[in-house]
Amino acid sequence: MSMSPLEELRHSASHILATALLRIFPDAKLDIGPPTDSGFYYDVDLDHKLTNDDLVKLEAEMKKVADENQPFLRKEVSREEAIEIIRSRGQERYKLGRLADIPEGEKISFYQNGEFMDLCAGTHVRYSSKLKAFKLLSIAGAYHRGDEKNKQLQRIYGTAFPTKEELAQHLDRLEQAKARDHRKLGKDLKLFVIDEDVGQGLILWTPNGSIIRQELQSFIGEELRKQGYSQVFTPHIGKLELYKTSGHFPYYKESQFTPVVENETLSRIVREGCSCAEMVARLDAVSSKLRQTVNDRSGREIIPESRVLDADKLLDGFMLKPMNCPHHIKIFASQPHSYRDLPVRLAEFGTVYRWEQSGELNGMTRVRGFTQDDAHLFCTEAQVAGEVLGCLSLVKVVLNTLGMSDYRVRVGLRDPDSNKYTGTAENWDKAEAACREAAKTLGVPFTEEPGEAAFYGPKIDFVVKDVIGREWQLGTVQVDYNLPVRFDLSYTGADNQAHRPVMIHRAPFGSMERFCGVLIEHFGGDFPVWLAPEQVRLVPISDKVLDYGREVLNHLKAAGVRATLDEHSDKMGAKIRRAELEKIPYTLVLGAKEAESKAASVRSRAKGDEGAMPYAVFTERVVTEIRTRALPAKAQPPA
RNA sequence: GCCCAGAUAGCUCAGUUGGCAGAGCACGUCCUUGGUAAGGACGAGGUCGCCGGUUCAAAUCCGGUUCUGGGCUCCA
Repeated sequence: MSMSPLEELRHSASHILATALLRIFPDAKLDIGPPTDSGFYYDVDLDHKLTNDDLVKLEAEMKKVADENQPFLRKEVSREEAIEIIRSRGQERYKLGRLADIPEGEKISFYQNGEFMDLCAGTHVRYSSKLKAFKLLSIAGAYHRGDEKNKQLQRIYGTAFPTKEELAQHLDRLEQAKARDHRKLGKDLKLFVIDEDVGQGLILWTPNGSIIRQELQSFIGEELRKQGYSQVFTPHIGKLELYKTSGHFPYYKESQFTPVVENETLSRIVREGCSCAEMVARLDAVSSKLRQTVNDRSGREIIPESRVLDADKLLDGFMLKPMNCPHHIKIFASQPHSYRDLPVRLAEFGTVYRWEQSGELNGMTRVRGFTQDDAHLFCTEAQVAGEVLGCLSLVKVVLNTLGMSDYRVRVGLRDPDSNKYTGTAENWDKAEAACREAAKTLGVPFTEEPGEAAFYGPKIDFVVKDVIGREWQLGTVQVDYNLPVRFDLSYTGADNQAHRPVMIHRAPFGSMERFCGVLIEHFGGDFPVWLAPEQVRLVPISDKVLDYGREVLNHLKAAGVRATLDEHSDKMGAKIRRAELEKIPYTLVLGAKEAESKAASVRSRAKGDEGAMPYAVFTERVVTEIRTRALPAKAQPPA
């Protein structure tokens, strides 16, 4: 096993952490301690609950271990000897299992530094004194082997660098990242709020944030018109049976809001003495007719006999929609279609609701209610490749317009060992091939990842990282041979026969919430002028030029520019400072000189003081910048 | 959902061994009318997340709960 020098250093740091840990807590049971992208961790089973004070103590002890200048010694042993070493050190609880993971025939090695010895493939630095710059960062819970059925261990995170300077830089970067965090900027710039009385994971878009969202929606709307989409609107709820037909319920039941059962039915079954368990079973069940229909169409036993209940026992309710597709499918199915009509492209900013686990919620990037810039394309099989390409180019237009180039593309394929997918193997192969081919045309590197497909088809995802390195899926294009079958969709072909259309699901932003969250961090709050909630701030130097200020304000407003006049009685410097903190792209300073010549002194976010120009000229410039959706100029480095 | 840590004014935060609730910024009024990142004075603003317990007395101690943060698990 080869490691980069940095990984080697961090891996050694985790051994030194374990050494220190066992000195302070001799009864700790160790699991594993690998390096990570930005540091290292060690998982440990310990009755004592580690606190931040313990981190300080551990760090001090690690320093001692490093100063002892212990050599790291490799020792290769037989499996029997390995078991003996682990036993003699009282570490059999996890280490024997880790030993068992090593395939027969592969070398088994331990590394020893000082009194500590750990089962480890290596490699390591030669002496513990190499460890000069490290810091323990946090304590977290982590399930043994990442399985929530296993015991939760305590994970100690830390980081290490070759030099103190690099460590300091890293910690400084973490600090700077915090300043760009969309949750902080969202509060500072008044873009959105989450109110605990409304509910966790439910975004309230404030006026400023709503402007950004509205601009993004108009932008995408323009592109959709160019590409021949039709706009539709559908409600936020739909009957449970709809999702039983689509297969979303009860398959994804645990990540959906509980169905809404209307009052009279609820009172009736309560009077009948229906238990909760029975009610759940009755909600989950299907009629024999639905079962037969779905199974017949799929040509497979998708719904088992055991889910069938007598019609009078069935309960229907309404679901908050977890996806928009069934609604769009019903619009498509409401009319007969000829091959000449295809592709039909139905687009909607559709709001969906998913019951995400509470611990997973995160600002705007992981929420329980969100609006997808969704569309469903119904096309012939021959059109699939071309339509997928069209969707991908749309995603690229979006990302290019916003200057987002730091993303990766993931082609999500089915996991051959799982049975969670619906549809035939043949269709899956075709869909996966189409996605793979389309991805190749993108001109950016992509990875194929088995197990990342949706349950109804493969997909191409655009994944970006947030300021602290967490990955988020934004734009997505998904090919679906399955739902057209489930809903028995058809069109009439040139041969006058009924044919099955193929569906493509796509969302260039993904969701407005997540996209805006990532966008806030991407721009660090310094939005391009077309997105900025306030585009121009007018700063009159004194009350004497307020009337002139109003004249300029009206001119800008008439040109469609979002501008305000700062009428506070503060000094000009204070007004400028306020505008800077609010990250407004342009500030116009207006004094007696400007009033005389119908001018404005322009101060831009990027360049600072640009001097005076006629306000009509400035207005023209801003309007052009807005219309062309120009990206912000890079701020000039301090002279 | 699980582990750990938090929650005090609109924001950022201080608050000692349990003893009258604090600062800066923001906000309001007044003075000031100015030339590119903070002019001054005064004022208003709080059920210390919520519920319960211990106590003569709780922001402070204990239990529960809600929400937030960092992870883990999950993410159609």
